[in-house]
Parts: sequence; C-alpha cells; structure tokens
Amino acid sequence: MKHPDLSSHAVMHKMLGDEKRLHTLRFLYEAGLCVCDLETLLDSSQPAVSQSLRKLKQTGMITSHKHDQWQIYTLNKEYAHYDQLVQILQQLPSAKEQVDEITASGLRTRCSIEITEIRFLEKS
Amino acid sequence: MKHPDLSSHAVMHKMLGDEKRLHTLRFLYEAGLCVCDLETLLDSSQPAVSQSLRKLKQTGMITSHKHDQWQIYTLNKEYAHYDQLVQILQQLPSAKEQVDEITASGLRTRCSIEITEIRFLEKS
DNA sequence: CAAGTATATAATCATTTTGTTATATAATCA
DNA sequence: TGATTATATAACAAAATGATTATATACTTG
Repeated sequence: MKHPDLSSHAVMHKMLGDEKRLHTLRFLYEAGLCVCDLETLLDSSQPAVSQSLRKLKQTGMITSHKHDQWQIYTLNKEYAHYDQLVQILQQLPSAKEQVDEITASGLRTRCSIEITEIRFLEKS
Repeated sequence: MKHPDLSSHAVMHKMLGDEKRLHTLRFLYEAGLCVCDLETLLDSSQPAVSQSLRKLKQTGMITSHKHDQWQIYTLNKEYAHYDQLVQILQQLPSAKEQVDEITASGLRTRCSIEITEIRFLEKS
C-alpha cells in the first residue's frame, strides 16, 4: 500500500502541537519579535525560547535577521506550507493586543525597538 | 500577561503531528473504517492501531460504533474543531484511492464489510 | 578594558510518547 | 465446546521531547 508522503505536514502540526510554540507563531503572525520580547510574552526562560525558536527555524516555518543588537524572528513567507499555516493562525484568537501591550506597558524593559518599527522593517 | 487558552487547539495539532495519526484521519475522512482495515492501510500492528485510535477518541476527534462484529471508527462531527480539522484534511492528498483499493484488492482478508456500505451507514 | 545586554548552545534530567509483547474479553463459528 | 475473529488493554522498553543549569559568544557602553 503506497502512501503519499505527509511527513512535512506532520512536522508542521507537531510544531503547532506545543502550546508555547503555537503562541509563538501567533505572536509572530502579528509582528517580528526579538527573543527578549518573546521571553516576556511567553513567560519563558531565555534558553527555552531560544531553543524553541531554533526548532521552528529548522522546519522552515520562521526566519530571523539581525536588526541592531536584536535578532528579529518572523514567519517565513518561503515556507512550503506558509498559506496553510497562516490559515490556521487566522482562526485563532488574535495576539494583536498582547503584542501591542508589551510596548505600551513598561514590560519591554530590555529590548527597546518599537513594534510598529518592526512591522515596518518586515515589509521592506 | 494573559493568554487565551489554546490548549485544545494545541492538542488537535499534536494529534495531527504524528504521521500515522495524520494518515488515519485522512482515511477516516473518506470512510468509516474498522481496526483491521486500518491495520492494512497503515501497515501497523493491531495494538498500535488500537491505541492510536483510543488517543484520537479521547481528544474527541473521532468516535466509534459497533456494526456487526466490527467497531467502526469515524470522524466525530461534534468535535469542537471539526470544521477546522476538515479544512486541514481537505488540503492533503485524498485517500480515496487507497481506501477503495483495500476492497478491490484481496487485502481485505478479514473484515468483509464493504467501504460503500460503511459510507452509507455513516450517513444514516 | 570591565560590565552589561542579547542570544546560542551543550549537558543533563524528567516526562511523555509510541511501539511491542502478552493477555483479556466478547462474539461467532465449526 | 473449542477455535477463530475483532478489539482492548496492561506492562514494559526505547525514543523523543522540553526545560533547566551552566557556559560561550558577540556587541555595546561607561
């Protein structure tokens, strides 16, 4: 019995199958973010966030680029299942409020880059 | 930082994140199937299939009912994220051929119930 | 240059997961 | 009734996972 290869699909869902990673992707759907922002948003330790991001990056779901002293992570538009991923993320409650909130409140203690600026940078 | 609860979503994707389970759901999207059919289709052992189905059932994604000597498993239309699940399954290559094939070929050695009959039973 | 910030990674550990083997149960059949 | 079929489940082992602790690197700043 021959099966079509669904491994890349399975991998995508496996990544979505962890609540922290699901939140991470939901946040990155709103804006590119640095590791320290995600620490705050996810309420996780720096190594936990960093390794979680590495795993997502290895699957091709996200990418990163350096902006000043920060490594900015974003969804990867070149990802094989990007459209499907976005469709899934769109059906979750939006993370916009939370993402904006860390700028508004004093929580963004370390990384000072503005969310709006990050949103701008991504498009260029 | 308050987060919406995405645990039920995460659980769904975790289930989809295993290739055997992903195939299982793809098969059940085509027809209700008994355990022995799934053994053939998935090329897995009986206990492996049975435990995999139990896990899917515990999440609410599938249900089962007895038909003659067989336990017929189907997607659960009452599942909280049923529409989303179907949307995801629709984007995968169809399993129709494979599901029909086990009836056509002599592979369906044990369970003799016809796929078409199962499809019919589900609707009633 | 010393200190601090941002991030990555390695080692380790606890937990979870998945499959196998073995066994139980219920129904059917010869 | 004894054998077979269909399925479930428990016990166990192997593998994968996710987090923490500790450390490394690169950059910036006083």
